Amino acid sequence: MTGTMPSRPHDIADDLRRQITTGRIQPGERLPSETVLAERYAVSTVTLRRALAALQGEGLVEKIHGKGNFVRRPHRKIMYVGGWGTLDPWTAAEPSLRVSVHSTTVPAHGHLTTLLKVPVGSPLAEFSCLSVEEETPHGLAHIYMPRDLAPAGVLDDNSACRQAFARFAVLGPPPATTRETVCTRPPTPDEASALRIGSASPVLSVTRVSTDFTGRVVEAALLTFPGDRVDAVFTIHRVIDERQAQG
Amino acid sequence: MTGTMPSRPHDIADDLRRQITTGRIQPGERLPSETVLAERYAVSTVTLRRALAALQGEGLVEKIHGKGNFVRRPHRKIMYVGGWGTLDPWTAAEPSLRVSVHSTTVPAHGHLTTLLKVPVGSPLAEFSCLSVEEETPHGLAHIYMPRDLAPAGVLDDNSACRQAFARFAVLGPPPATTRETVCTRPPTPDEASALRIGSASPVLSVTRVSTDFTGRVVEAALLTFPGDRVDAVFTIHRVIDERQAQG
DNA sequence: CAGTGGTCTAGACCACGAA
DNA sequence: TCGTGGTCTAGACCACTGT
Repeated sequence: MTGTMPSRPHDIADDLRRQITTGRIQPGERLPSETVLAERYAVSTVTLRRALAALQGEGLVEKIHGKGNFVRRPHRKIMYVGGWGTLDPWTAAEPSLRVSVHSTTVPAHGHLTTLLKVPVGSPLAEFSCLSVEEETPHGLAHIYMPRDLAPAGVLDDNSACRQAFARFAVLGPPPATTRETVCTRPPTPDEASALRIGSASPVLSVTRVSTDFTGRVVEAALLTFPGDRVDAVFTIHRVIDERQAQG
Repeated sequence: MTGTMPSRPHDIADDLRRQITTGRIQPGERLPSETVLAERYAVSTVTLRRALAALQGEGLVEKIHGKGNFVRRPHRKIMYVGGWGTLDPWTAAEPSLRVSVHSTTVPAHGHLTTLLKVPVGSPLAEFSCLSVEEETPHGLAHIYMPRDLAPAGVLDDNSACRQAFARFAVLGPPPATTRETVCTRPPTPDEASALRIGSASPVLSVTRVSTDFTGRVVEAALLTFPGDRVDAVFTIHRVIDERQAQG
């Protein structure tokens, strides 16, 4: 033991953080196993795991069950653009992202009946999307719409069609109103593992509900992003005309 | 042991959460010590502490070292409504909130010059607002506008005038575009102390920039909310007219 | 199957708060 | 001083991944 010998999680995290930020350990590289690291730092696995959890919270480390801990590529922030009316506007604006889509039909239940204003059990088309940028997950989407509004072909297993759909599709006639509610909260366990973030790292959650001119809800989208990877931007343009000038 | 016997942290948290939300344990009340609870649930203290940490993350439990774990008073979420064009739309919608405003003049520097598109050192009117709901801080705002656009009287020490301004003022002519950027991040030390939250609880940060029809930035607002206390909602209404129907 | 991370236990010790 | 929460250890066992 020639160098320093940190003992608490904070010190261990500091040591590993330095090795990562100085390039001593390269992005994408796998860290030694937790057992080995615990021995090296002369701590228990629990203590070492606390250090790794801290680094994961900072977005420096990505944990993959059964494979190892990996140094994450530093990422720039990506914009979620509100009001686009596409399934996942963030993807349309970022061609480097890849999206995998899985579609099924589910009966409406619980919160969904409220969001879509449909009775319990009515059939909904569900699209589960995971967008990935250079191997690291970037966004998670669960999109629901009344089954009869889902475009034909999208529900088939034509992946190319679904890809195009997920990126650019506008849902029939443009929605009359789009309401987007943004909050921050801890991820669910499923979200944490899908996005490979810690359960303490907050996510940015966007609930988007689109309504047509008759007041019918045509789409509800539940979008989840790692808080440190996306900003959401909403723009309102006021039109110049007589009515507004007088009102 | 007549009832259920949860074993994992999640189940224990569920059980305690139920007891809290049903009023079985009252707000302000102290929970049994961690040792006692660990025995009661037949788990180790580490496991029990994970359950309590989860409840703390939900804002249901407050831990005080050396004293115990206490049930916290839950607070409802308040909406931030995007695109209103007032100084603090969340307040306009919530009459129970009180706002304190402090106004000064500062020279533009750093990030502000970029946001407002003004040269370094040009005079800006700054409004620092803290909104409070029933003794607990609810939102923090730093609002900047070019000095010559600030309404007369607002910069004086007329607090009633500032109150009205902060709640309802529309800044001269309505802005042509309002762009709001939302992100989540840990609070700065100042924010954490002003909002009385932990440095680990993320905040919802809204940066609102309003531009008039000439392209001049008329206002930049930096808004900060405790993540567990506010949602932000943005609505877009599409106008029916020939141009949109054809496009 | 072997190797990895994920979870849990029992017990030790330290740090804080109130009597 | 005592009871509380805060941290850590050593070891066991489970769950996931790739061979």
